[in-house]
Amino acid sequence: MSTTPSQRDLQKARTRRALLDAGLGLLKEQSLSSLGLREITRAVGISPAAFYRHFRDVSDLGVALVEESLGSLHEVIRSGLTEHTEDAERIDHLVGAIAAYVRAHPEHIRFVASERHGGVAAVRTAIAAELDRFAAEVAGLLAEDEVSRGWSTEDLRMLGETYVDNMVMTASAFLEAAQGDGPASEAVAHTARRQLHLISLGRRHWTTSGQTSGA
Amino acid sequence: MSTTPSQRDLQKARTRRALLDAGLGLLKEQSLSSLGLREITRAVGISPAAFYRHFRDVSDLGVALVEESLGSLHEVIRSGLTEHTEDAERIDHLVGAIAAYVRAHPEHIRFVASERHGGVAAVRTAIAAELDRFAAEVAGLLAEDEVSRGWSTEDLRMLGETYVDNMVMTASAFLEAAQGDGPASEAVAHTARRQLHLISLGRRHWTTSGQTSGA
DNA sequence: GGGTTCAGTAAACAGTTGTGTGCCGGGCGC
DNA sequence: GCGCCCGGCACACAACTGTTTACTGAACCC
Repeated sequence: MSTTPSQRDLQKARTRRALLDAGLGLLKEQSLSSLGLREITRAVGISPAAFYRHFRDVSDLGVALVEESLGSLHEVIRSGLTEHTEDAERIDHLVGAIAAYVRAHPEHIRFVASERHGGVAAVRTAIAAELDRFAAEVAGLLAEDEVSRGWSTEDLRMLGETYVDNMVMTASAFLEAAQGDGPASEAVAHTARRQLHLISLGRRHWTTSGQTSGA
Repeated sequence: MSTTPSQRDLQKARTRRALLDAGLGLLKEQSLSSLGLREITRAVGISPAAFYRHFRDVSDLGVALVEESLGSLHEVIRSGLTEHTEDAERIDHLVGAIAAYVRAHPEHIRFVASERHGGVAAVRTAIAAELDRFAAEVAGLLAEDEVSRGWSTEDLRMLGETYVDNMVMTASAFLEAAQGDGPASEAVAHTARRQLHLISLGRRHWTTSGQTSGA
């Protein structure tokens, strides 16, 4: 199947990585729509024209960063939700996992948080699609709990979105804590746990019939 | 007290408005950190140098936009929470109020959503401060419900933050709906109502003693 | 070993940017 | 009515931007 990595492809992949890393690094202090192509190549140490060998655009590089940033998170969440079934344990584990992920990949999280509603349409779309997948995945996992018996897929979907939104906000709050703004890391974790607990309580008392009036 | 508006101050205020409006308009398609000073003055029809008579920076203009965007929202929320006390009614009213606000001031909402985690530190800080005030305000209003009897101020605060986060997400979802991306407006409203109901249910069954382990 | 492929180069292109200077001219206070 | 105030202007500055062009040279395939 997969033939030799071919030393030339290897070098290409290496500078591609360098471009991605440099871009991500520069995004600590600005947003994607103001990130310059020359700025990136300068940081890497290659000529501006060489950029086009790897990406068509800066926003193209941005889209590539989305996958990279969110890809490895799926497994984290999956394990966070399946390893425990008891509420309190599960919440502790999940919040801890998010904190660990933020600590391990702060720039990726910052990138997603900034560009989720940022100025580059293609990137916004890519992030929205990825978060949608997360919501569906979470909904699927939560559907297996006994508590979810009889829930409509629509309600499960709503629950998944609530979880995902909450997780993104929490991750972003951890980030701010890590860099000194806002409340400290433990305070963020404390709040996040209580918020998840609140949702979890609501879930347990959810009645499956329609609760609110129609559109 | 307030002396005459002094026709000259009046003209100054008028071009200041024009600058703010032009800036806000241009932010539909990009983010603040890439918004150029010349771009703004060009849209208004004045010379670049004239910009400095009103703002020191583009980010200075951004900070001014924050107040403007979020200032008028306080009253909306206050009335949305106080006019009804019954859960379902209150939720309907609140979601409706958010939808109306987004329809009335779409650019302002887009601005806040983009720049909340955007690249300009001063603006980020200003938005965070304003949203903090919202959370405190919501917490204060919810404290008056019978359901909140015995809640610690810390828990109330957490509840307020949950509400505010949810409202921001909802507003942003309405915005995407209005411009064709994502689900339609009624679907957003439907999801938002169910999410608020979920939180409301959790609130009703919240037990005042510590639920989760320490930090 | 010879020809081809291709990541990276250097240079030039026409625009753009933020900021500083000096100056005008109409509303203002006296 | 005179003189100051001050919002706005024109112009110049150096620095920067994205993109194209023709090129080099090393790894590649046969």
